[in-house]
Amino acid sequence: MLSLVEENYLKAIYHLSEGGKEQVSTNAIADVIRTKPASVSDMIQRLDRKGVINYTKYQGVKVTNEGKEAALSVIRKHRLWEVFLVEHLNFSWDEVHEVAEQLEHIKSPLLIERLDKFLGQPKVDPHGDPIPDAKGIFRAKPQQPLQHLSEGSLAVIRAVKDTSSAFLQHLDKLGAHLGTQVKILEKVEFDNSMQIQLDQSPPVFISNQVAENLLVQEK
Amino acid sequence: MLSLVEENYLKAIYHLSEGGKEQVSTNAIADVIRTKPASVSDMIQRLDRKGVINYTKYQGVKVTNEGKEAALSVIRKHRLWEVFLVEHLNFSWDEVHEVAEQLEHIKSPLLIERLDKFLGQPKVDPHGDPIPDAKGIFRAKPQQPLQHLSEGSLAVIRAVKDTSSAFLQHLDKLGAHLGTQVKILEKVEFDNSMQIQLDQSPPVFISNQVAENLLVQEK
DNA sequence: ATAAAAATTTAGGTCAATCTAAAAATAATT
DNA sequence: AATTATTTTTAGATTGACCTAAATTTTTAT
Repeated sequence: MLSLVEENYLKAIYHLSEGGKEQVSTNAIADVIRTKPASVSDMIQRLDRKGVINYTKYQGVKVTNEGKEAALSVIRKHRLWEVFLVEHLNFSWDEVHEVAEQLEHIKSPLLIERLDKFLGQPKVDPHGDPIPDAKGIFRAKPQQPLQHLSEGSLAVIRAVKDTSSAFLQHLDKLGAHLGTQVKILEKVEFDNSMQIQLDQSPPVFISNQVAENLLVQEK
Repeated sequence: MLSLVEENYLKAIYHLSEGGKEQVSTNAIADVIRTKPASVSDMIQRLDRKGVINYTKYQGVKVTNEGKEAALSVIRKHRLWEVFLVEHLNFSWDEVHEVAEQLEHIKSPLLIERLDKFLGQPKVDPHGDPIPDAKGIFRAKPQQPLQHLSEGSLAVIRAVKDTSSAFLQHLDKLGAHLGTQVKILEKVEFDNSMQIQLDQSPPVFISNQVAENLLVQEK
């Protein structure tokens, strides 16, 4: 049984290792958890003892199968609650994160099973991230940062990488939502910004940062 | 800002003082919280420093106005979540307590405001307990233990005092729910049990304990 | 290949929340 | 009223989750 804090560490480690990297470093963890490397050092030794990660001194950590299962269970809960907040309590996609961070730690298998059913077993959360099923299985849709596409490409927004309020509110202003169609009209070499068209709206410029954080599926 | 544990102590103290008693004793708190009196002694000194209770050594504690507000906010959340679980996630009234004990500590005024609206601003929870509004105001319906009524009385079940699964499941078997009409057919002096009729069902005997925990409104 | 820089770990400390054992205060009983 | 019993508090320890400062290891750069 993991404590709330341990769950947060494990989730962070899992997310850091999602990017393909096998070994996750102490500093990287300290960064996401917003804590000191010394504290992380402490904690990863505890998580190692609990069997959810493998830790070798100075070499970073790797999530075990047991750890992956636990991490996915927390992620599943987080994303299901986000769906609930947006679809039933009228939250906007930039308001859900902090609350879901709390709700994800509620321990009740029955609750999650029932919530899942109530929501109609959704497959993605309001940011387009896939929701693992009860067994931790999920299918990641083929998607890439808008930045990677070339001039003239046509794509559909499927997810966002950054889920900060600032970014999401900016997208709202632009009219960029999940399912919105994007056409790349022009790529500016100078600063990697680009001019795009969202659905039938007039063309707009977006910065490199925005394009990096918009995950799209090419048509 | 109170910690989860502090909230639980405060809630317990508030509930203990609801029964009219001004001063709540260390042992009584230890009993409900299932902790040792020494730990309670520690904690009530902390809660006193935080201003939510007034503590005088060896004399017990009393909830302050500020404390009452905080306690009612937790109770409001607990009861709103119970309504949600029963009305939308198909929980039965004997399954909600433990989950609501966790959900009541989620901190998000927006969440509670929206949940309240979603649920249609309910006035009572699945056990008949009144739900305080955002300002902590609630109206307790006039009700008394069934045990207090005399032979021949007619009443309606409005709430339950005990909310343990064991008790609630027993009530389910008897067919006793909120809103069920009760007629007292006979009171047995020997053991304080009684024979009652629930709605149009055949008469049944109930023990003194059951009658003490059924809160009714006389007709 | 060595020195400097960066990352990581250890040592030692703090705070919240608990505990046990012992001391002190209050209440009950003869 | 004095003694006994009960309740409450204090003292001292423990565990989880953090911190700072110092030591160690690894990496990078000269």
